Amino acid sequence: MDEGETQRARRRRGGSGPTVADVARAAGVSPMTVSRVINGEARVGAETREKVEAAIAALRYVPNPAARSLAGGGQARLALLYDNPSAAFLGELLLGSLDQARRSDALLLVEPYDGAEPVEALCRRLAEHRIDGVLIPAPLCDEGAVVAALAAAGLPLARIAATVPMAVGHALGIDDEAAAHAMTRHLIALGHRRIAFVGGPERLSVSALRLAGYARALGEAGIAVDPVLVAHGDFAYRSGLEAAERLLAADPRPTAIFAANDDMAAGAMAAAHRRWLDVPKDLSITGFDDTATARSLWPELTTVRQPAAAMAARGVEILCAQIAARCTATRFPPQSEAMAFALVRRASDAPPG
Amino acid sequence: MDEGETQRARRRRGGSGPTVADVARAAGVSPMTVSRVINGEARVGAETREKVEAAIAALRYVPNPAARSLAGGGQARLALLYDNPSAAFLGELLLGSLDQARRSDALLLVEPYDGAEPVEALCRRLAEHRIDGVLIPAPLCDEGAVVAALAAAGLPLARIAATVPMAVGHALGIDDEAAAHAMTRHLIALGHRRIAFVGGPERLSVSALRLAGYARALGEAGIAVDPVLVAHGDFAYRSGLEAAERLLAADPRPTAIFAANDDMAAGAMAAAHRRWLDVPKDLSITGFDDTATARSLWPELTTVRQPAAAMAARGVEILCAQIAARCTATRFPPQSEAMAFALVRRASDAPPG
DNA sequence: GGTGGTTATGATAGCGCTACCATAACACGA
DNA sequence: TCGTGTTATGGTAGCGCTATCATAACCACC
Repeated sequence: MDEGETQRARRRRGGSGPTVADVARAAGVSPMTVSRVINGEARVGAETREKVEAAIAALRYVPNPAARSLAGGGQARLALLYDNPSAAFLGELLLGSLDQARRSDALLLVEPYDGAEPVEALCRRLAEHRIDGVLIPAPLCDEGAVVAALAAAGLPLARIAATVPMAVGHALGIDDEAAAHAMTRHLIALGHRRIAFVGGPERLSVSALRLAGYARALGEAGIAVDPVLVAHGDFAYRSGLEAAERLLAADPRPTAIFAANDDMAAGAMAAAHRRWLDVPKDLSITGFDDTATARSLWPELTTVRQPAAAMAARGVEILCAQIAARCTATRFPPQSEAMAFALVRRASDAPPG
Repeated sequence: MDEGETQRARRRRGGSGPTVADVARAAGVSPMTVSRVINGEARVGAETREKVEAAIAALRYVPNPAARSLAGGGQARLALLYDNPSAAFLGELLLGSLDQARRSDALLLVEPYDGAEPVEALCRRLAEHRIDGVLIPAPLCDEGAVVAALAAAGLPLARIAATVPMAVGHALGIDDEAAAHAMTRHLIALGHRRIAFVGGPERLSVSALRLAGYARALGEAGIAVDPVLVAHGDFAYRSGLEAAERLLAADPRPTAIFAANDDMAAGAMAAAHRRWLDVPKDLSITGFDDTATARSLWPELTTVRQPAAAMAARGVEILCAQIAARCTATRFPPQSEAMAFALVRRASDAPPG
């Protein structure tokens, strides 16, 4: 009877597999108990839990996320805002956040936001989609006006790859100063003493941080920062090329160039090639960010990698927690979390010739 | 009474907004009618439809996708398989498929698949996730064994950016021959006659297609294909550099180099810079693919762009249609769809000398 | 032994939506 | 007048899961 009804119902809408009820029947318990096991709740006897788990495995049961979120009070709806970061960065972000969103049973909407649009319009759009949390990756996350407006709309925020501290939103990022320090130390460990640095625009805080890390490592090794060996670009290939031209004209020539991003490192590489310098034998070049450029260069670029996927995943996790907690009226203070960066060693660095 | 109950229910689980019932009450119709309006079904009187639409707008009602798919028989579950295409390509794919998945009310799971794993394990994984359709982007989609195994498992397939024809799965891609033809024609229109070509590995069908397009355009313009001006690389930066070194040694020198991908074009650019050739004044260089490299070069690279997002979106659309149709036992024949490519003109091309 | 507390499980009632059938209203030809 | 369609709407019953409360079983201690 029971069986018959289930069968009929299933046929009606092409149900896709076993349900809690099926598992419950197989394990000889109630659906509720199955639900508890699935959700890892404590209040289940060890023996019962085993039976249920066996039944789940035997039936290859997979919970239906739609039903789960319907019954469980609805999944969180998160928006991933994007301006126009590199597609690669966005891709990693997407990968990480998608994965965690599935785990946290959240819905991820991807919202383009071109800075030209007034922030109010964006807020309205988000409200219409019933967004209840926002992931803001760099560079958008460092724009005070946008962040402030979103926060004012009462949305929990996760700032991904943020570099400037703010009063609202959870900031996830690497410690740029430490990363630059690590890379410089690496070069020093290789035996370099004359290490040039190509920084970003001076007004940006990232630039300042990366420069500071460079300077600190030098200082720790008892090497004075030589102003002749510090140049500033604008993060574009061409500026890196031009800066490197100047740097390589110095006498004595630097034995290594550390550029504050990969594009400028690529420019530096071109400058080196122009002078028929062998990289890395005559000159080591390292970058920052590990963009696609890094691997498409020759020799492949040693650089610093941001864990974009991990940052996005953590952002989703935090937002979900915050959204869940909001129901119980708990407040989260804005917080900053430094994630582990990685020094990706490839083929563009070596001991000085 | 009715109101009271609704209120209580809503409080229980923190419901997130108006429901069909609310809209129905506001419009003075039944929930069923509201549902019909939402889904654009024909059988609704014009007047009724207007009332309902007004109510929807007034209440800012947004349907709950979870409930919708629960009631509607479950959303399609699609997997986006990825090997290790560039993160940028993956990002675009993700953007396009995510967007369409939302529209089609499908669930998108992103599944890594490193070729080392036996295909059977992959199939098992997909089965466990209840996947009922698969998006396979390049380069995986050209691997016969993988595609065949998936098809044998009864899964509808969309091959994204496919270049080799196959007996199963829907193939979405650009016409590589036509794209190479268009780029070559563009160079010819600029006034170039001595146009060199850096192709990919000869055994790949993409390489052959792109070379064919190049040759055809030349032929149409009454220019003979000079074997001295055709080189083959392996799609890596270094191979482009080396090929260009050889090409630029030719006498008379080519006035343009068309590389079959952006990385090789970047290599060619480096070779040109080594010889202090001004790009594009002394030498035009164009690429193919529009990867991140293209914009990080200097001068920025003129190249051909695949509409990755659009291909992915179309793939999702097709898969959903196919999955829906399968219920009614209709069969789809494998089909091939050529999407529009775009010639992205940037700064690396100009009329000759 | 009764009272109170804790713990493991079950029964019930929805979450918001749509499939399915029932109904009502009106048209048509016989 | 009756069937027999046709069209617009409503009622009912779930989709698969979980919140909530109820229950039963157990422990302890006076």
